[in-house]
Amino acid sequence: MRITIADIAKKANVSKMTVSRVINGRGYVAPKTAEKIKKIIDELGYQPNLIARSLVSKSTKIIGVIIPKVEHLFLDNYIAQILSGITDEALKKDYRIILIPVEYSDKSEDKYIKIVKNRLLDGMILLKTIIDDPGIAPLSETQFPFVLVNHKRYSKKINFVDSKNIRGAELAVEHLYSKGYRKIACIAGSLHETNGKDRLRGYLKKLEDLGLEKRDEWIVFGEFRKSVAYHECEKLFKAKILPDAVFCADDYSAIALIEKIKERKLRVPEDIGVVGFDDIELAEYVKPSLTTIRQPLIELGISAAKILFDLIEETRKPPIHKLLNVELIQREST
Amino acid sequence: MRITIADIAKKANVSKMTVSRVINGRGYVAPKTAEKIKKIIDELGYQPNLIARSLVSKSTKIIGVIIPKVEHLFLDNYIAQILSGITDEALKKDYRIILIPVEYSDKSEDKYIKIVKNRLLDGMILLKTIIDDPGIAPLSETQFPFVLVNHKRYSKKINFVDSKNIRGAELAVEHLYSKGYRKIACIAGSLHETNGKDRLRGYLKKLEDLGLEKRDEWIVFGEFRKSVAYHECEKLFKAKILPDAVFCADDYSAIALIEKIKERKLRVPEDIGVVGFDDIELAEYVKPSLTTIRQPLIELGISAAKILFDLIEETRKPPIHKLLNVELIQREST
DNA sequence: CTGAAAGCGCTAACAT
DNA sequence: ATGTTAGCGCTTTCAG
Repeated sequence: MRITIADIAKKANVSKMTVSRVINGRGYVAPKTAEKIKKIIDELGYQPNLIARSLVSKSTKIIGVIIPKVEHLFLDNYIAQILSGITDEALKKDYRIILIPVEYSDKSEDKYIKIVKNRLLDGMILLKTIIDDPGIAPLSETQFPFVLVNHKRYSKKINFVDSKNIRGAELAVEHLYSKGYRKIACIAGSLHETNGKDRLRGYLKKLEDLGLEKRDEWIVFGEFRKSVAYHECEKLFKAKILPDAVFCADDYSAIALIEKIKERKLRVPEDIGVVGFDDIELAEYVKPSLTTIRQPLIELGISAAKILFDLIEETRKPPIHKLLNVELIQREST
Repeated sequence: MRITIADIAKKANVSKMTVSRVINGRGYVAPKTAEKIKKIIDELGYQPNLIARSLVSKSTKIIGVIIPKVEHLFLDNYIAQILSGITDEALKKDYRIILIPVEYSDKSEDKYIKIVKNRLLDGMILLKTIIDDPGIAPLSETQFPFVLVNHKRYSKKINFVDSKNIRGAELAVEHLYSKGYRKIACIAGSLHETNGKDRLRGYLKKLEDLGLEKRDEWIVFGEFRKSVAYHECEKLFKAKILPDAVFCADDYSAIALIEKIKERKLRVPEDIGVVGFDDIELAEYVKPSLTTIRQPLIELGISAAKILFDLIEETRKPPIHKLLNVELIQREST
């Protein structure tokens, strides 16, 4: 049999309420009775039933991390880093994290609202949401606390933490330029995500600023996926005018590209310079090591969690929009 | 105002019970009433309150993954892979995963029991538990479903999934031997974990079988931590007789060792052969790429989750002890 | 096929 | 300083 507050109360000859007061340290209880009750709690090894407590308190101290329902998600170092930041912060605030995989292709407007209504969460952090996700607007109409990560969306009711993606792409192109490259191609990321779009925009903008040539055949779409990038970057080698450098919207794509370049017996950085984006763990280890735009992924997670907790505890109100700085990490690939 | 089952009932002119029956698809309800109720549910956007449901059903469809309370845990590719396996399987069975960090140094006997009593979980998977963890025995005395991962403990009340660590270590030494190495050292893992102990045992056993020399100065302790291994492996270079190969109980230690070897201007594999253990993502990318004993980490997670779900659904009973095969992956470091 | 009553374990609000 | 009542939203049990 499970020990409940009632068992404690009976044994201590008090009411359940007094026990509850002792457990929560709220309200007045005579030191003596408190002492007695505490002793019995220890003896019986009582632990509060969180479910019962949540049913009345309406709070669970659990936050949900919404992730796309994809196999082997944690093998993506990008996700692992962000999640690491979130858990680190949750630890400090004594919140638990529950992982909620949602179907990427689910186009329903209530996909997130359903989760909210289940009442299991105090708040949620959404990872890798797409631009036209129909679930976000309805969610923002509720009062439920949530934060988007690496997704930029200016709205009075939406909170997000993102990196300066446009700036990052500009930095990358600038760097390639300073290294003497002039024919700069791009493996773009997913245009369904704001960061994918922003990085492409930054690339194009900087080409213009520097008066560099823009060519459609120099832009391919890797969708932030290594296998896609590996396949698509093939097109760059079939261009009428061969690029001498490539800005990749993420490191996995850059790694795929380097593999392809090697297969073609070309050299990095001599024949083709490569810059990535993110600074995942591998970036430092691939050969040649990868010059990349570092975005502070762990910080992104920490920041999102902090904002979420502020929202939950109502110490801050929406909208909270935060952009973190990026920096160029020069390695061997340029 | 939140929509509850009572609202639906009132609007449909039925009792709460009938609504409940429709929602759960249990018991008889006239097709017509069912239809009507379903329609109202849709209209009002009703979603069941999981908390309330759990309070009575005693089941939450949530499993806990117990992890040591360590910063940046997910950056450890070993953890990330196992977790990936667990989530993949949980997805299929429609269970949610909650992360429960526990203090590594907590020596209390009720550290896990407390969590169980909170009634938030249907079962749990424990990662990186130590041999003398005082919390495990008491937990096993309850009927609560749980599985240890990469921890071998034969007991009628304990379930685990582990790799064949002893065999793996033997494979590694055999391989080094076949490559002509004769002075084989070892960076051992944490002896607080069964897999650390087993790998050391396999190493020693195989040295004996092959009639190779054993020297205390050829064994250092890396505790499964790169920074520790990096520091400790220094001792190997101060040995009276220098080893010509090193079996490392984990890949991070092997990577640390390779860094150290390079700093000393020695060559891998010519001067020193190196074998790792785990086959983390990096193993393939470091230079030289790492020969290692691959343990199926994702499978380990999948397997643990499968067993746990069987335990929860009572289709199997403890004890369930499972050992997965390991294999040698030859790369450039030997 | 449907409903009424009771209760899961806890806390808020109001007594005393 | 402590107790009583009521109720969170749901399901189980038993009765019709």
